[in-house]
Amino acid sequence: MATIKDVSKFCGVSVATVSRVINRDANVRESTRRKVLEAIDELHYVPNAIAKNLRTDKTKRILVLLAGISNQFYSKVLVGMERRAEEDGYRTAIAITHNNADIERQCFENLKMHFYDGVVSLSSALDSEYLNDIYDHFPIAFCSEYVENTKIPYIGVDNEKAGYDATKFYIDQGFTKIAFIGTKLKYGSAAERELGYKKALSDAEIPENKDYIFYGNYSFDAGETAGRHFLSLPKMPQAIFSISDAMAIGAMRELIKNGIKIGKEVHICGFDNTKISEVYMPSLTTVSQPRFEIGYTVMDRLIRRIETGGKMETIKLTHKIIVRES
Amino acid sequence: MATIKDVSKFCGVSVATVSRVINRDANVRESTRRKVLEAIDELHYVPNAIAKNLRTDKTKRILVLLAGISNQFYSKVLVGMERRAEEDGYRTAIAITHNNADIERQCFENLKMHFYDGVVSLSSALDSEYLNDIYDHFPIAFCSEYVENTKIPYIGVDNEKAGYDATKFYIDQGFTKIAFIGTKLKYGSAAERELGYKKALSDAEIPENKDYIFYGNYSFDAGETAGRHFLSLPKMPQAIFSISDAMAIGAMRELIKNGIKIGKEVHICGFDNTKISEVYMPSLTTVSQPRFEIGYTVMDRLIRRIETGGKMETIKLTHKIIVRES
DNA sequence: CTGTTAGCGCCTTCAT
DNA sequence: ATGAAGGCGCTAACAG
Repeated sequence: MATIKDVSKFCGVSVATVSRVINRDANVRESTRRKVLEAIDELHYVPNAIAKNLRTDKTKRILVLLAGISNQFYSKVLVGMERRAEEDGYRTAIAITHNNADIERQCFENLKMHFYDGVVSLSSALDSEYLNDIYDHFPIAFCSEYVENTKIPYIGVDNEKAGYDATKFYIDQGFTKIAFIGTKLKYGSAAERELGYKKALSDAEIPENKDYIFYGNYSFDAGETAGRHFLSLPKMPQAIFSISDAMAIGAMRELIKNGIKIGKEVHICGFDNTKISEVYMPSLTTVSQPRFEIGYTVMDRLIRRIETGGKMETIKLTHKIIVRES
Repeated sequence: MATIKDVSKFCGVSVATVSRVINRDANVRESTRRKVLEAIDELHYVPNAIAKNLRTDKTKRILVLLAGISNQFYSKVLVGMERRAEEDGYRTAIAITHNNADIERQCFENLKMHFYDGVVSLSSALDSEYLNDIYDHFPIAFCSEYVENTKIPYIGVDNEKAGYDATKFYIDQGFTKIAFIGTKLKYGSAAERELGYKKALSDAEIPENKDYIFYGNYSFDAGETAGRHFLSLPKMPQAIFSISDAMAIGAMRELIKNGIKIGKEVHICGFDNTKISEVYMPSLTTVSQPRFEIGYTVMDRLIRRIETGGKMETIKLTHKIIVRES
């Protein structure tokens, strides 16, 4: 591997000069600049970024934490992040955490070790104490998921309001038997959506019915189980609000199998507006988040903090309900 | 930020000793080891990985290139890669290339700049000359997709055989009107699957029919267009083999909408065994690749090359057809 | 068992 | 416009 020294020797200038042409410093005579460029080409020289990072203590890299890659939802959020990152010459890398605390911690340790300039997390298996400590010293932000009791800013939708709106959507159609599919987590986006669901019911003076609440793990399979549960009830719900498209579709499939007419006998609303919600038959009504904007915004705030140390704050963007066949 | 020097001063030992305890060198007295550990804790010291990398010229990081995140197929391949990487203390990071040559090139430049020890690409927008040049000097491998005229090893299934088998599967059922949905690319996995399709037909002495071949871009929407195309034909195909589940499902949806009975009047086979192929109604027959094994194997070979400079070779793993309702 | 020292490759004053 | 030299934080001989 050729180094800056090799280049400098090759064309008889100092390493400082080579460094100048690499970094586009104006103070280089055109003729020597050309000479250096030729040498670089000749020797196939590529600057060693690690060395540069060490010297400048900057990597221009942001690590994005994703629980898993199979969640369709992330794709456009990422595009938003990349677009913003690019504007200031940053590059993003993604780490898959599988929602595993150890892996997440390793990623944050990578940040501490100066491997990245900042991290955006869409995954949250870590405790608030650990995270708060990091936040004091490093640029980090949460996106569309967050951890309770944390001062770390979060960019996403107002999940409680989204849950409220989805439920209200069915209440306004005159339904009173409205079911909910969520998770048993006590905090986070799922819990907030549940809060919204309950608030909408209570605002409409509809009593909560334990039988109409089912907890799963976001997956299609959990949705199927939910579907079976609702089928077993003496009175089926008229409408179901699920905090994920996958669970909504799982439930829907189970109901269809049992002869229930979706969109007539039972209405279903999912969450995230994933591709499958659009192409499934019947297509799924769902809550849509402004994915690109979420990604762009979180990256914008993060980069600002990196570059100018600016303060960050939680921002809640607006969702909307996409009404489809279900 | 505390450095190794701070720690060494703090507890009155040399930086070498601190380095030893960090790197678990046995030659440290237990008492001093403990003293150093305490100092590290006290000072919140985290070793600067960049400095270490510069010194050792190793990062223990592998970059994985993905065209996009929304392809369900990648998920398990990644798990396989991670499992193998972990065995030797490597970590993976993912870059989304959007099949954009510029972005891909940047990723390989990152490799040249010593940001990573190696790269595995599942995306292939670059020309063979550029790639061959890199391959001579750096550890890189292709996985489930590849570039023509390249000496870079590839780990995946035998796509031609897979195409052959899927087609033969329908021929064996007595069908002669078998359609194909592919891409217009002249090389790569899609082209090989097409080759297999054609070979199976010719082996069975079934003449090719241009009307039964449709080219799309892997997407659900392209599948819908394909479906419309087949519907417009005087004689509908009896079976359809698509090189992606998404296109298969798009076509299927269009046919169902027009009253065609899938699995009776028309049979459809996709590719990749994605989750949606399993949960769609009707469920989709598809070609399944050994995803975990593909990921594990490619990472295994890559790490071997990194660590011992061993030679790498193309490996073709075996697929299978998952028969479902369609 | 521990300390000293010489770089890894680069950028950045400070001279000239 | 260019060069010399110091140092970023760490590891790895080499001494002792």
